[in-house]
Amino acid sequence: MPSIDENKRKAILKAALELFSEYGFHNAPMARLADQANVGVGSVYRYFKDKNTLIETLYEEVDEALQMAIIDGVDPTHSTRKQFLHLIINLTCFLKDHPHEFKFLEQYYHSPFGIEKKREKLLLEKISDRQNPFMKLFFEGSRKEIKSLPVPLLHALAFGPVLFLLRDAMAGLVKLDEAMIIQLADGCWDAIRNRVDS
Amino acid sequence: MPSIDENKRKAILKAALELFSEYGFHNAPMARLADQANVGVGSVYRYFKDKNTLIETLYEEVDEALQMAIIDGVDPTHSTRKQFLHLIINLTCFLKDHPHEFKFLEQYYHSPFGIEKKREKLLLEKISDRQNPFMKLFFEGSRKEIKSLPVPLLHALAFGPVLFLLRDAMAGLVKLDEAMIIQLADGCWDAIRNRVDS
Amino acid sequence: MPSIDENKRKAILKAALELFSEYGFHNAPMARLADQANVGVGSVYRYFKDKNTLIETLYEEVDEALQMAIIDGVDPTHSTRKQFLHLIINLTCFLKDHPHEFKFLEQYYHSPFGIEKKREKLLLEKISDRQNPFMKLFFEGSRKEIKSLPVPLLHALAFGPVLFLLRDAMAGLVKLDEAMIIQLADGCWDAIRNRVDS
Amino acid sequence: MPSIDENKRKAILKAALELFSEYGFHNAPMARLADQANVGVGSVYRYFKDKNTLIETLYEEVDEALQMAIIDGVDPTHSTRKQFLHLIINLTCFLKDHPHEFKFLEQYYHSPFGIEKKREKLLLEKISDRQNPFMKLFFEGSRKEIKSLPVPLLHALAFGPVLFLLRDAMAGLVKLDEAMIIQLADGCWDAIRNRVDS
DNA sequence: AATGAATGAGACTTCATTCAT
DNA sequence: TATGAATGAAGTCTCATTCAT
Repeated sequence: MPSIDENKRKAILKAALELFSEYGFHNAPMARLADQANVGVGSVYRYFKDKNTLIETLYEEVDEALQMAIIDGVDPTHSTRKQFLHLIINLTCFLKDHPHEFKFLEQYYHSPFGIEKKREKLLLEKISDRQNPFMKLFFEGSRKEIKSLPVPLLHALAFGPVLFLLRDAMAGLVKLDEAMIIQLADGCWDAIRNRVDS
Repeated sequence: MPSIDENKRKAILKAALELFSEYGFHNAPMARLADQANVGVGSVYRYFKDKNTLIETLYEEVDEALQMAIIDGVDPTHSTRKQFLHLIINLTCFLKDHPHEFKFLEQYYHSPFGIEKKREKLLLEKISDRQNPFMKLFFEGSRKEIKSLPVPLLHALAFGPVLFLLRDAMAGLVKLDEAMIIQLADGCWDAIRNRVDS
Repeated sequence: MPSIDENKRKAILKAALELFSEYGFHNAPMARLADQANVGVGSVYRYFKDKNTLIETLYEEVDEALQMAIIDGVDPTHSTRKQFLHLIINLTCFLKDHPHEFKFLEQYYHSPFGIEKKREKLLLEKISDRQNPFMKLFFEGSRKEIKSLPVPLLHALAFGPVLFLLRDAMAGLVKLDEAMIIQLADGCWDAIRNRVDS
Repeated sequence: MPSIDENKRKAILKAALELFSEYGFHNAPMARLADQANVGVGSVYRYFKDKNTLIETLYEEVDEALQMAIIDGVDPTHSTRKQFLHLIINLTCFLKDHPHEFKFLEQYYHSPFGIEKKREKLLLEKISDRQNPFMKLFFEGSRKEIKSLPVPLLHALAFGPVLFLLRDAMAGLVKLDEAMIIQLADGCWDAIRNRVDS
C-alpha cells in the first residue's frame, strides 16, 4: 500500500485498459504498458504486485463502473417492461461508448486463466442477489410478466444478444444507432416475456 | 508439395484443438502440441507455416464441421419456425457435445489477434450467402414471419443467447438438458418472430 | 531427458563449476555461464530444469568425485591409524588440487538456500552408513583406539582442521606441501585417538 | 559528517545482522532491512555508502565483539593448557549463544565477494600480533608445550573443529551441551599439544 | 521427409540506489 | 536531515522457430 500518487495509479490502469483491450493480455508487455503510462517499469510493481493482480484490479474497477452505468436512471415505479428496456439500453450504450472496457471484459471472461472461476463465483453469489438490478426484475412480484425459466436461461436470452451485437459493432460490421439499440432491447424483452397469444 | 501424410496433419490439428481449448493459445507450446500429436516439432512446421497459420487453419476446419452440423436434417418443406428451431437446436447440441470446438471458437473470436478481421470478412461474404441456412430463412418468402430488422440484429437475437448459455454450461453453472435447449430455441424464436398480439 | 550430447552437458557443468566457485551462485548469471560453455542460454535449460537443479546436479557430481578420491588406495588390512591418515591425506590432497571443487562445496554447504537441509539429510543418513569410509573406522572393532565421543564431535575433530587449513591455502596464506599435510593428518589423529599417558 | 543518531546506526546494523544471517546477503533487500530497522531506505545510505559497505562494517563490529568475548576471564597466570581450553570454550560458547553472529561470519568468510582478501589482510597482520590471545599462547615461553608447527596449521587444528561442530549445531544435528564443549576443547588441545608417549 | 536439439529474443519480476520533497 | 516513491539494469526462464542430421 505505497501509492501516494493516485494519478500514477490511474495512469497505469488506463494504459493497461488500452493495451490489454487492443493487444490482449499476452501481447501487452509490462514494459510497453509502463511506457504508455509514462512510468518506469519498476513503478508498476509498486502499485500492483503482479501482472495478474493488475488484471484483476482493472476488472474490479471496470465492473464497478459498468454496474453503476446499468442502473442509472432506472425508476422502480415503472413497469417491469420499461425497467427492463431501460437496463438493457443502459448496458448497451455504456459498452458501445466504452469499447476498451467492452473488449477487456470479453477477454477477461474468456481467458482460460482459471478466471472463469471468478465469474462462476460472481454469478453464483449474485444469482439471488437483490442488489443485482436484473435479478430484482426477474424475481419480484412482476415475475408473472416474465417466462418461468431457469435464471441462467433468462440471463442468456436477455444478455446474449447484447453482447453478440456489440461484438459485431466493435468489428465494424454494424453501426449501432439509437433506433437499433431500442429494437435490440425489444427483442430481448420479447424473448423473455410471457405472452397471451400463440 | 507438403503433406504426404494426411493422418499426420489430422493428428496435429486434433492435438492443437485439444491443447488450445484447454490451455489457451499462449499456454500451448508447439513442443507440447507436437508431443501430443506424436510428431516431431519440426514436422508441425512442414504442415503449417506458423503457429498463427495453424490456428487459422484449425478455425476453418472447425467452422466447416459446425456448418455441416447445423443444417443436418433440416427440411426446407417445414414451416419457417420449425426450421429455425431445428437449426438452433442443431447448433446448440453440436457445441454442447463438442466442448473443445466451442472453447476454441470462443477463444478464436475473442483473441485480439486481428482475427476479428477474418470473421468480419466471413460475415460480410455470407450475409447474402444463400448457402447460409439462416440467411435463407431470414430472406426467403417466409420472411414475413420474421421481424423486419437489420440482419446483424437478427443474428444477435438468434445466436447470442445460444452462445451465452453454452458458456455457462461449459463453466458448469447449468446442466443443459433437452428441455432447456428447447426453451432456449423458443426464446430465440420469440425474439425474432413477428407477433400478432401486443 | 533430451541431451544426446554428453559433451555439451559436461561443458555446462564445467562452466558452472568455474563461475560458481569464482563468483558465487548469485553473481554467476545463466547468460555468462552459457557463454563460457559456448552454448545458447536456452540450451542450458534443456539439460537442467533450473539454476537450482544445475547447482544440485553439480553438487552430486563433485561429491561423487570427492568420495572416490577419498578411499583411493586405502587398505583395510592396515592399522586404524594408518587408514585414518590415508583418508585424511586423500581428502586434503584432492581438495587442494581441485580448488574449484573445494570452493563450490564450501559455498554449497554454507548457502542459506535451505540447502543445509540437504546436508543434514545426508549426514543423518550416512551417520551409520558403513559405506562411508570414516564411519567404518569410527565404528569397527578398532574403535577402542579412538575416543569414545559422539560422532559429530569426531567428525568435527577429524575434518574441521582440514577444511580450515584448506581455506587458508586457497586464500594464499599458506603453501600446503606434503609435509604440512602429514602434520595436519597427525594432528587430526591426535585429536581423536585414545592415548595411554596423560 | 554523517551519523548524528547513533541509535539509528545501531538499529540498522542489528537489522542487517538478523536479515543477513537468516536470509543471506542476496535475499535481504535494503528495503526490508530498512523496514526492520524502522528507518527510511534513504537513511540507510546516509550511514553506509553501500550495501557492501554495510556488510563490511557489520563484519568489523561482529569481529570486535567476538574478540572481546574470547579473552573474557582468561588468566595469564594459569597454565598454557588451561588458558587454551578457556579460550576455546569462550569462543565456542559465544558463537553458540550468538547464532546470528555465527551465521553472518560464516557467510562473510565464504562469500566469494573478494572478501577473502580482507580476511587475508587481517590474518597477516595479526599473525604476529601479540594482542591476539591465541598468538600469545602459541609464541610465548610456554611454546614448548605446543607442537612446533606453522601457525596456520595450529590455527586449523585449534579452530577448525570448533567451527565445524558449531555448523552442525546450528543445523540442528547436535545439541551442544557443556560436556560436549569441554570434550571439544580437549580434542583441540590434544591436536596441538606436545606429548611424551607415542 | 522427419526429427528434435539448439537458439536467442523477449517476458516478467526484483532490488540497489537516487533524489525531490 | 530523513524519507520513500521512482527507476531501470539485470536476472531467470519460456518458447516459436530453425537447421543439421
